[in-house]
Amino acid sequence: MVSDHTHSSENDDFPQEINGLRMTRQRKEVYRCLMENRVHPTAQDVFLEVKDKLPQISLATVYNCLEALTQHGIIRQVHFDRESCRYCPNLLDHGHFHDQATGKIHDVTFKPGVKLEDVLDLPPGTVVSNIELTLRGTIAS
Amino acid sequence: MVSDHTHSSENDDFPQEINGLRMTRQRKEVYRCLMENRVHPTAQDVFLEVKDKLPQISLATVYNCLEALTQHGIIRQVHFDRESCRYCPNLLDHGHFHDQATGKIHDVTFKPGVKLEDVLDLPPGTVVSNIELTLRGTIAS
DNA sequence: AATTAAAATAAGAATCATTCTTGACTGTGG
DNA sequence: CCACAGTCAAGAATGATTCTTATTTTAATT
Repeated sequence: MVSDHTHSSENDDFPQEINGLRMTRQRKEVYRCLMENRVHPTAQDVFLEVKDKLPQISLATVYNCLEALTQHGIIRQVHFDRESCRYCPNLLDHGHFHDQATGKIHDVTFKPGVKLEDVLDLPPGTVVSNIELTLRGTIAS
Repeated sequence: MVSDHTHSSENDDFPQEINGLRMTRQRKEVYRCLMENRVHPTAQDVFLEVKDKLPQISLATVYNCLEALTQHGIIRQVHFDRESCRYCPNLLDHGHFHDQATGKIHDVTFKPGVKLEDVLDLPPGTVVSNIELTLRGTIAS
């Protein structure tokens, strides 16, 4: 019962535009995938999931969407070594913990009141525009 | 064709073995490159520099050496997004700041007494085996 | 509704860092 | 001397990502 795709009538929870980026069908589905699952998927993961809704979508388009969303500050990339990029819709200051036992990635926040830059020895005048913090390990039961 | 392993006479500041890894000519030169320059070079960078000393060396061998040194805890990889891996012989706890104006990468240490895990909200039982902290920005003059 | 220009897309080719494969070489020990 | 294990050089293969091109969609306008 998935109906016509010509008009925007089908359950449009999304605005037409976010941060100046026009939200096309493809971009909406890609963004929805990130928001609903929160599993830090790779482009490939997103591609496979979004294909259920948009069977003709191409991997390149998924990359384009992810890039566009990233450029407009709607999502962020997450990197673990040189593995495939992962994507995260959580825009708050946080890092990522990769549980090597389960393979899952968890958001890691700072303790209240802590600003990462406050605990670092940065040369005077340093202006930090971007921080990426990644941890690996396990969680003892 | 690859010449002497046999005569250890040429300025051998290096032990024959580090952390159980036999230090061949190639591995010595790769390691020396990292230790002497401290510029966080990529494999390609190392390759170009080491070729002066060992004209026969191949890029694959440089990768092999860097991998072997990394596996034996002698050096560490440094990642910026999905750019080429960089390598760092500084084994102390530290992060890396990429100055976007100069392109240079600087080691960043924590303020005295600060342990990164102390400022993070980690689930109980979390055992962190590896941390990577990367910053980007500029240094105002 | 038709027209048009700009933006977005699909498909597949190209790129580039890295890894893999293969055959040759080195050093060691029997 | 001979076989073995480790290392190496060279180039092929891989895989994530980007690029290219032609097509389609969109928004604005008539």
